[in-house]
Amino acid sequence: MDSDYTLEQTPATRRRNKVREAILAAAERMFAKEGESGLSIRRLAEEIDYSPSAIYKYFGSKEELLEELKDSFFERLLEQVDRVSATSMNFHDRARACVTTYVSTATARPHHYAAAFSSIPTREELAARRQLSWDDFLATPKGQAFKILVDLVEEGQGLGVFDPALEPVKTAKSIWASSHGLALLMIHMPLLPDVQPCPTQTDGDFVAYHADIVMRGLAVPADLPHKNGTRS
Amino acid sequence: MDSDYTLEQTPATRRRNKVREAILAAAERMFAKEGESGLSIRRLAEEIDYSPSAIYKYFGSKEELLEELKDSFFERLLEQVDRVSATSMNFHDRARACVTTYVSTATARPHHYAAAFSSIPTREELAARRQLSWDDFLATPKGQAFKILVDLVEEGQGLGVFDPALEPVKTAKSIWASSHGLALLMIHMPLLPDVQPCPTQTDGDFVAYHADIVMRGLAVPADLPHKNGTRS
DNA sequence: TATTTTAGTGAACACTGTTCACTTTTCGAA
DNA sequence: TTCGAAAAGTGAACAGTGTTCACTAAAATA
Repeated sequence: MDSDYTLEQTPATRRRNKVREAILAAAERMFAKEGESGLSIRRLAEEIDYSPSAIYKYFGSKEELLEELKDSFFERLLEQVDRVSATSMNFHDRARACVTTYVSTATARPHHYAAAFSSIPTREELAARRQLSWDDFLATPKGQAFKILVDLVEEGQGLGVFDPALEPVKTAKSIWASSHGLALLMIHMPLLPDVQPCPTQTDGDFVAYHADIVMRGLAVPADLPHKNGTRS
Repeated sequence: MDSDYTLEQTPATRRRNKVREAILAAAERMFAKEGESGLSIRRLAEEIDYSPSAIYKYFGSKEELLEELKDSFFERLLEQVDRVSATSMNFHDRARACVTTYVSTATARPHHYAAAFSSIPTREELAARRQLSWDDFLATPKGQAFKILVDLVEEGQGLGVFDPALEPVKTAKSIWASSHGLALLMIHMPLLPDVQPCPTQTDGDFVAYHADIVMRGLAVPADLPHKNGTRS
């Protein structure tokens, strides 16, 4: 019933969507280049030859517009990781690829990724959102990305390559933190890797290096027997 | 020679420093509570009963003032970690404590820590700063914090508890990324740990959990001999 | 065709950081 | 102590921001 309406849109709504997309496209362009501070409603309006107040017929506020940019970016990011996680690679490579894909996609649009994690909730907001359930979280793009990690940990434990003593949810959060941190470190301190004495190294190399260390942290400890294996 | 001058300051400069400190104190208070957006020069001036233009006799710009807030925070952060790294704890506990201290200090002042990593350099800035040498970086607070990690890795390798195949500098960056990521994740998504089905867990517990996984990632691999051991 | 809804505008409001001519205060040397 | 210079502090203004609202023009509907 809804798709009927959206398929045969009236020219009015089609025009409207076109303008809306034009706004988003221009906003995307400006934001990707100059970030949140470089995206001004007035400059944006000038860019698409509209008056500033016209923007408010399509978006309730600048924050709302930004929210849409960030959300659609994070959905693309989730898509990338999801695609990799469904690959037929062997487990180790697949797990590492999830991390490297996440970091690469994040650093490819630094302003987007940083902005997606830029809000610091106040105590009141925190108290209000405390009602959000686990299931509500899993419905969000960030929740889905998180779920991929939880599944990955559980799969690794099932295969006997990850320590069975690890709690999947906590461990997924640990992996996320490590990936998140590398992405933001590369975004905010991009010349940190180049500053070291080995100039031949590229960014991608280090991401793989980091992903490898992260995965090694989840392995079955040396003083524990492997699954079905015996200790020397 | 310098301390002589600072000890017998003329009343003029002492007064000046007092005003300067008052500005910083008010700015610190406002920034800690409401972040960068909540700190306005005009409100700040009103807070200390001065005119907005008076601020500019003490700080060249708002950004310069903010820079001072961030820098002094990061120096405090560095102090904390430095103190812990010089403890007489055994190596494992000390290494973990470095990470947990870093994360706890960071999350204790969320706006400060986030702001300390908020700038995204443009391509031009990046080309300009590329001249900065490794030694220049080590002179900065961030560089010193980084150095602590490099030393820690090398110490662990010397003790035979960290994989000798690891490159200390790259590995230090990996540890930093993991710690950085957890700090920012806790700052920007503070209810992520509580949302999971085990409500008894506190933030501090998870930081330790994460620090443990990070350290495990640096251990000598299971299929490698320990120090002075032989390979099968 | 008449009416109502929608698209779009321009002027205004309340902010912001910043500058600058200007006054007042303070300090050091004659 | 007095005088001139330097420093401290101010108010008004500039350019910019997000946002609102009464208003017009155009399109959709009856």
